[in-house]
Amino acid sequence: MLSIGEQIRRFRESQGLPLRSVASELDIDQSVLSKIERGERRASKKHIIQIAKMFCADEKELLINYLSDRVLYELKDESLAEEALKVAERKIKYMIKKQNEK
Amino acid sequence: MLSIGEQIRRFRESQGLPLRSVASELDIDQSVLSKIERGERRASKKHIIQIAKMFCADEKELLINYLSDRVLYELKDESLAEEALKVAERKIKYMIKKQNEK
DNA sequence: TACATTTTGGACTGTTTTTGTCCAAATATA
DNA sequence: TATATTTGGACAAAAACAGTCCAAAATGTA
Repeated sequence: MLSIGEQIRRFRESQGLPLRSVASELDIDQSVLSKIERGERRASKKHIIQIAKMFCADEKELLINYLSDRVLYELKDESLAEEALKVAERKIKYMIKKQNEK
Repeated sequence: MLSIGEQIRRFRESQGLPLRSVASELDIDQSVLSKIERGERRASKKHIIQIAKMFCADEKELLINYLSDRVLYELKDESLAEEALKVAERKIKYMIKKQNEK
């Protein structure tokens, strides 16, 4: 159960790469990547896709991890977060169902 | 399965109130409330709490509806939205569990 | 220890998003 | 028709975001 940042850090360290080199491939400053890895800043979708390529990781899985972190960030101070997620799931299933019926 | 905006509109119309009067209580322009009701703009948490009071509605239920809409907005263009929500739920349950263990 | 490398923190900047005002056009109602 | 209400869009201020840059702190190594 890793955050997207932790996952990125594991990828990078498993190859023994410094922030500098990965950040340069992503075309951002190393300090920003450092912050992304520690959850202090958010990655962009484009970055996630590039990272998946760089480390031959499952892009879809990474994107899901990334998106779920964004959702949790949205709910971070909310005591009703869990209930809100359940309702969001019901709503999205309903939307998709309605979509398919057309 | 109403969006928070639709729910607000129902409350308002059930009392036969014009946008103007509700908006004024919320201290926003009527055009903004019109947009909130149609999902073109987001309400703030403070507004939701005020609305619950104004219409004697269940504040918690309203907040859950409001938060779930925010989450869906975050995921609106994402094909992996449903999967991301599932993972977000797993993560939050895990976080809450860890919290309780301390 | 000393030196080099890597990582982190913070000040700063430009851009985008959000949140609101204001007013006129469109719509609905008496 | 006149009056109310609702909607759309231009605009502006404020907040959030995404990045640069550089120095301090931490880590690794001779």
